[in-house]
Formats: sequence, structure tokens, C-alpha cells
Amino acid sequence: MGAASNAGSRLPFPVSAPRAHHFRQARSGSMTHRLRFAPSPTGYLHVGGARTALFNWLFAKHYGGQFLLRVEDTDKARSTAESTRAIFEGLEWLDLMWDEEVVYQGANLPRHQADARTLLDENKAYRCFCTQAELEEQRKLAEARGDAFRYDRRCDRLPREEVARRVASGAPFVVRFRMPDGETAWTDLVHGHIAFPNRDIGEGDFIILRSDGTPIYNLAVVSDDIAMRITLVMRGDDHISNTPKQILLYRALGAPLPEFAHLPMIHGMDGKKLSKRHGATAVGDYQHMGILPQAMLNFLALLGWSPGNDIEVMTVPQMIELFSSEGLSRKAAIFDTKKLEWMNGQHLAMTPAAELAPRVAPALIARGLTTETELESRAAWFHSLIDLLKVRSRTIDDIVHQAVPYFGEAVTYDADAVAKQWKDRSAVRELLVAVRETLASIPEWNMPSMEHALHALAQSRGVGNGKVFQPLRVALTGVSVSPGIFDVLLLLGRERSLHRIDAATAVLATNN
RNA sequence: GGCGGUAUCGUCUAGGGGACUAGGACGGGGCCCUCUCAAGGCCCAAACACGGGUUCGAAUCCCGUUACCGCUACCA
Repeated sequence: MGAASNAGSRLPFPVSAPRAHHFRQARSGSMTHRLRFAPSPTGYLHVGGARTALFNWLFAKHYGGQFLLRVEDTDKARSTAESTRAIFEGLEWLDLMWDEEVVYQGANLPRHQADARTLLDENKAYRCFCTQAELEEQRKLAEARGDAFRYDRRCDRLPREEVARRVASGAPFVVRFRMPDGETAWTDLVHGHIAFPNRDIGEGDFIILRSDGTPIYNLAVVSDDIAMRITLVMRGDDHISNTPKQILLYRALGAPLPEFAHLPMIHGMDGKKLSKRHGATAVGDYQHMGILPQAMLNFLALLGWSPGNDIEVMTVPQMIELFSSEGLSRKAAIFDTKKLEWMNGQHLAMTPAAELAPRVAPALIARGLTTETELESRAAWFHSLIDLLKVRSRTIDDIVHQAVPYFGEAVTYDADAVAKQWKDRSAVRELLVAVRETLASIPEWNMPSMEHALHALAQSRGVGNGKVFQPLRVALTGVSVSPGIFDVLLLLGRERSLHRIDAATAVLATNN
């Protein structure tokens, strides 16, 4: 439909009215939203993470508010500086920029400990001296009985003096949060009402502080989200079962509850969670494949969100305009690179050559085909080359590949093209000599002159245009696929075109 | 095992009780355009997981089953 043709301009449709279900409506009003993307730096920026970041960012842009970035580097064993940098680079490439200073969770250790201390002081948490070995034993026992393991609170029953004695003696302990009775529920922006009976939350009184004094994920997250005044926690739905624990922590800490939105996961083509096995899963992989960031964003946005009205190809401003938390889906999506490539082709076609040039040029230069100065001196020519190639490409790499014949003096003849189009070598040679003569004699090197001359030539020989154009195409480019023959002639220019035809006839003169 | 979540063409999805002969897109097949390749246009194949309800009427609401996914750590 009209999506592609309209994508570059204004929105060709009215934005549909909000749906009736109030739980799908984002909180509105004068308050300003604060959202965050909180990756742990244990690898590259994954497409799933990128999509989570995108939705957080879109929400902030559409509804108004801040998009923040927090690096969850509390897992010292797995966190690395390289990963942190890779995440920044991925986000920067996608242009998903954050509004405030990056927060490093590891730097907030004192506050995390203070929050645990508060909970301890208010008797909402207690010290547990059980060792991991003991706990493991209890788990095994529970499993043998066919029961779900739940911590039996034995340390919560320790007399005050005993706890004091053990602490004084330096016995290691963790801090456990005391799970209250009842039920914990919330209204999820994508799932609606979700409730957990408290007795089913995890293994009972969960640990919030390790024996080395560092916080467990759920405490660190809640402490930081409170400190950052986050109003909407939007993250993968693998966190649904963490949410009741976190809600309990907010309440215990006396902090206002944010809203929650749990996004569906992204799976590989086999329906399983995306992993290395599925090939490229890092956004950097796609950057290097020649995918445009706006196409990546567009594709990712459609995985788990739909603007309705059969709209698919959108610019970033259009995505912001159309974004709505009501269009979020609950179903896990499969990452299909075929559609990503198509999407990229759409974006390539609608992106001006001037904007594409800085992405194409480095690859051309790296291949030794040209230099920066040459490209700069022939900017208009370079742009028209890109315009001709972008519509027949799905990635930047495709453009680069197809651009090869337009640089340098010599052409490399593709064996298949030669075999097919230059089958009768002497006849083709004779034809090309005639073509050369015709082109050499046209008054001006422009489209109408060339068209007129070459059509006349074909007609006089009683053959179809293709019979002339295809052998010529091979002579000019070395391949049998290219933009229209007159565009090629124009791109190459009179001198180089004629030279290449001469070179081809010379080659054809030799037997093989 | 327990708890939670999800279920529409192969894939992304529209759908919110009657407008459904279930729409669009990718991919696949065909045709048109045409100097090749793209792009574009047209056409075809292709889905409501299953079983019960509720209702005059269910893809849509309820229950169950099944399947898949997630969580079930002193990981995040």
C-alpha cells in the first residue's frame, strides 16, 4: 500500500483513538515520566536489549519525560569495561541517547547497604546464618518430598542474644527480607492485572544482601529506581516474577510505586531464546552488515508493537508520533532477518544520497577503490551513483559491491556474464565496434542523444535493444546487472565509456 | 515439580461480541512493466492450538486441556 511511498513525508492517516481498556493507558497528566534502560555489561548490546531501550526511549519522547541509562555492573565477575563501551556504542549508533548522566549501579553500594540496614532496623528483614551448603541440603530434601522449596525461617526464630552473639563472633550472614502474608498485585501496562499470592513468590524470605555485604539484584534495582525517581519500569517479561519482590521492597522502604510494563521477549527462528547459535544478535553485527540505524529501529519497533492502520515503514519522528503503550503486544516475537533486510532496503531507498554518502565512502576507500579527495571533488557524481544503486540494494554493503565497476580504469569481467552475453565473440566484437562508432559520434553526451543513437542502431540491425545493451553492459561494467544502460554511460562519462568499449573489443579480438 | 506469562498464515502483525469470505507486510509462487537487476503494480497459496461453556451471534468473553516461554541462585 501507500506506506512506503508516504513514509518519507507526513502521516497519511489520523492516529487512532485510544482503546477503552484503562489499564493499557499510560499514566498521563502533568507529571513527567522517567524511564530507564538498565543493561548489565556482560556482553554486547543485544537486539532484545536494544528493543527494550527503544521502547523506553519512544515512551519518553512520545509522552514527554526523561530516558535514563543505568549500567548494572554489580556482578563484578561478569561485568567488563568493554561491554559497557559496547553498550554505549550500540545506543549511540541507534541514536537512543539518554537525558542524564549515566548511573553506575556499583557506585551506589553505600545506599544499597543503607537500605538493607533500614529494613533490618525496622524489623522488615533479618539476618540469616545458614550456609549455602545447608540451604542446598534443604532444597534437596524438599525436592525429594516433591515440594517446592521455601526457606523455613529458622534464622528468624533465633533469639536476639544469639543473633548478637553470632554477629559479634564474626559469623557470616546474609540479610533476608521477611515476606508478609497476602497477595501482591499490580496493573501491568502491557499485561493488565497480574497477581501473585505471596507464598508463591520465589523461595520465601528472599535474600537482599549477600554475606559479603553486597546487594542482590532486586534490592539494588529498587534502591536505584527509587533514587532515580523512575515512574515507569519497562523491561523484558522475564522480570515478571521479580516484580512482586520489588513491589514488596518499595512498600517496605516507604517509596511510591512506579508503573510496570513487561515487554515480550525476542526469540530466534527456532522459537528459542535468542543466542549466539542464531548468528548475529548484537546490534553491532547489523551495523557492520550495512544496516541503517533507522531501519534497525523501525524493524525492532515492529517486534512487539504495532501502530495499527497497516503502517510499517516509518521514520524515527513518525515512530515517536505514533508510539502508544496500547499498541504493545504480549507475545514473544521471532527475529526474522529477511524482513529486516527488506526494511533496510525501504529505508535505503528513501534516504537522500547525501546522507548515505558518509556511510558508503569509508567502505569504498577501505577497498582501495577511491580516495576521500576524489569523492569530495566529485560529490554530485558520487551522489547520483548512490541514488542509482540504493534502490537496488538491501544493505550498504550491496551499494558498495555494486559501485565497484564505476571506479578505476579497468573492468573485471565476470565469467558468467561473459559466457552468457559474449557467447559469439566475433559477432559481439563487431557489434561493439559499431556501438563505439555510434556513441563516439553523438553530438552531446546526454541521455536523449545516447538513447536516440543506440535505439537507431538496434533498429538498423534488426535486433531488440537487449541484444545491444547486454553485451555493452558487460563491456562497460564487466557484469550483466547494473542500472539502466544510459545511466551507466552517463556515470562513466564519454571518455571512460569509450575506453572500456575499446578494451572489450581488444579482449574479444583474442581467442579466449 | 511449583509459580507466572503467552497462543491469528512459515515469520511480524490487524482484530477489543455482528462490519470476517479473518485484513496488511516479509518470505514463496505467478503475471505486468522492461535493456539486465532492483523498485513499482496486479494476482495466488497460506492462520484464529484443542475442547467445553456464555450469547440470537465468539478470533474476540469465561473455564479446562495442550504447547511454548520465563522465573524458581548469596546471577542480572
